[in-house]
Amino acid sequence: MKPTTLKDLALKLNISASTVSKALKNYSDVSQSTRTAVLKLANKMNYVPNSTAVNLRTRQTMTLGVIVPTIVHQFFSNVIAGIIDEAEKHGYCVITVQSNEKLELEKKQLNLLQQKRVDGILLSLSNETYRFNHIKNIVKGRTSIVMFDKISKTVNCSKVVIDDQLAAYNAVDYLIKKGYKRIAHFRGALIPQISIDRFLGYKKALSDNGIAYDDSLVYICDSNADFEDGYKNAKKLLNDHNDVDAVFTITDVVAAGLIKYLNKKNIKIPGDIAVFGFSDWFMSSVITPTLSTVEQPSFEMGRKATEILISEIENQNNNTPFSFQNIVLPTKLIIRKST
Amino acid sequence: MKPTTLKDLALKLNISASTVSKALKNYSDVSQSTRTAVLKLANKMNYVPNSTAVNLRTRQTMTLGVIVPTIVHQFFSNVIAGIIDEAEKHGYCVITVQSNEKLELEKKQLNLLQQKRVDGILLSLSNETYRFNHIKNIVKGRTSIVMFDKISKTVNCSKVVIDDQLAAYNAVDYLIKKGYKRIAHFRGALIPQISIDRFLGYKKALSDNGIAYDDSLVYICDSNADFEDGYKNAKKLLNDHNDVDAVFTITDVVAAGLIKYLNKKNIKIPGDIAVFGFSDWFMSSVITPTLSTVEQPSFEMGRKATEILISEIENQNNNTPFSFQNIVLPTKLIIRKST
DNA sequence: GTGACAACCGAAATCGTTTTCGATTTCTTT
DNA sequence: AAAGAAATCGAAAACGATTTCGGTTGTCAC
Repeated sequence: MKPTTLKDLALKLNISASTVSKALKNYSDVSQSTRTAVLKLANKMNYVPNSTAVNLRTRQTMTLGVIVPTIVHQFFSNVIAGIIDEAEKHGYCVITVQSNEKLELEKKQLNLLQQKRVDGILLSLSNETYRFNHIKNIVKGRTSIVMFDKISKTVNCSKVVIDDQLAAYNAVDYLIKKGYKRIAHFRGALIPQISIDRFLGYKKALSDNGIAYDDSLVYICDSNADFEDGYKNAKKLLNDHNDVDAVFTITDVVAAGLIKYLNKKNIKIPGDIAVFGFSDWFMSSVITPTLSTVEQPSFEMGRKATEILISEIENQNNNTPFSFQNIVLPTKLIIRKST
Repeated sequence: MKPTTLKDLALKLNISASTVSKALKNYSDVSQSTRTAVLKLANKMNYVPNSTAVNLRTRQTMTLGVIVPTIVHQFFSNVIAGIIDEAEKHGYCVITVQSNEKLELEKKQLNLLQQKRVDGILLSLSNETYRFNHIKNIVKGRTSIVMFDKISKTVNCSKVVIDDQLAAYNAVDYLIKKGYKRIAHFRGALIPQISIDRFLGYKKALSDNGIAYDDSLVYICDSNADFEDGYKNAKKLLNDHNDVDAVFTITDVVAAGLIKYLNKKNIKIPGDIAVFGFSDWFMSSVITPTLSTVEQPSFEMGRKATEILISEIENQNNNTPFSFQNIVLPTKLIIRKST
């Protein structure tokens, strides 16, 4: 039992498929009587237009593709929610794929979305991505791309980000002003811009406050900046140094691992060591001690990126000229018990 | 600059589009020389097959649709990750939409997925869904559906769930065996089966242990079972009763709200009141006190549901008969400091 | 009765593939 | 050399919609 087609309706009504189509789409050149007849039968036979045919004919799919490093992640799942929310408002669907932080998979997924003829792509880079030809090729084609969070400055497209360097600077500056002097940093992987920027913000805050930078205080989260990274680096840190009085981490879940270890070792937070996170994950408000962190507008980031993407798609359809946007969303410090 | 098509390749090579197609798909009736020529040119001209055309022709989209009540939710985002993971292994894409716990939106989304001609649908019901014709209609059509977590027993399709009643029973039974006697329940909304089942498990555990059921101890989380629900019901609970020594909540985030309030009021957990959650959200292992809860295999639930869905799709394509499956995934209690 | 005009409808091309089926050429074999 | 087999190819019909463009009515004015 196959789905009803235009032709099925046309046959039953003894009219042509063209007329049925026009009746359904409110064309002016079909009489009221046949229009109602069509509508009635379409409803009765549960007619659902076949998007694959429409897509082929109209060269539009009304769907957007999203590539994120990983979906099981508070930040990205919030971004995705923002994306889907905004997309639906404009009648677009969303296909979500993940790169698992792998460059090769990112390429493959990009190619897949191209095959699917999505009308636009939202992209946050993998940790491994340090060359961008696969992305530039998409831009050269007809497909709009908007990058968010983990972006590359060298790709010519719209971007939505926060000022990672500034946010990190503010966090570390706050720690210093609070009197902490020996501040470690659990940083992210080496390639991603956000991870570099947060590191640079850390470094600049030190230098602006006359504190010497000591690279033995910087630990890399070489997995995916997860709980284990925080836990393991905490162990190393305590092994290497006994004078550290604060740690600034690349993201909250790393801070959680750190806190877990400190609590286990009965090290007082913030008495012995203060902790400052990043991103304001939900758990940060319920962990003990509650975690000071940087509020990062994840949902809004997804929403805004989608808004821009859709406007670019529609401008392109209308041959309206437009220029790429570079949006920097505001962040703010959330001070809790851990500092 | 439009994307390259088969015809473009054919024209340049002075052969027919059919042959190009066959060359690319390793048909046996094309010579080695033309095959390599085609491959080379396709690569050079960056040929990417147009899925919309392929979909129309083959009557398959190689994409699955997912409907969940909400994406920003630890449980569902994990399920979705499991779905995407398994789907990709079989070459399927995933379109995710949300119902926002609304019946009308659920219907609309189902219709949309039908338009998109997804090959199959994974569905978890909204809180409002108490009639199922919109789903039964899909089943009547050609589209396979697998339901998970929030299911309806009356729809004839495969399902993947946990035994909510048993899991709740075990949790409450554990509390009672630990010596708690006056146990409250923060339950979910009235309609969803999982919420009913967890409530019934709670009730049965009481009765099996000779404890009278008192419906003034049951509080409903009438928003979406979130942090606020837990916080507000905690306030009510302490107002209404002064002899409650334990609370079993529908889900961890509700427990978190409860714990927040109890901590604020300096009520000892578990000394004065013990708390038992459900689902093992990440924060439950870092909240103070750490939260006892029920481990629920979210990722695996998504993975398994997808595995079944895809096998049904493929069986249907081959006209292989198959029967609906009813999978019940195991759960287990995780005992932490809150009990 | 003729011309103009509106109102309504359908034929046909098109979107880019897939796949069947026949046609042509080349190769074996006796 | 003739016949049969094998190797290669292309024409054409789908898939289900959209949209242009022309055709057929019918009405009205003169």
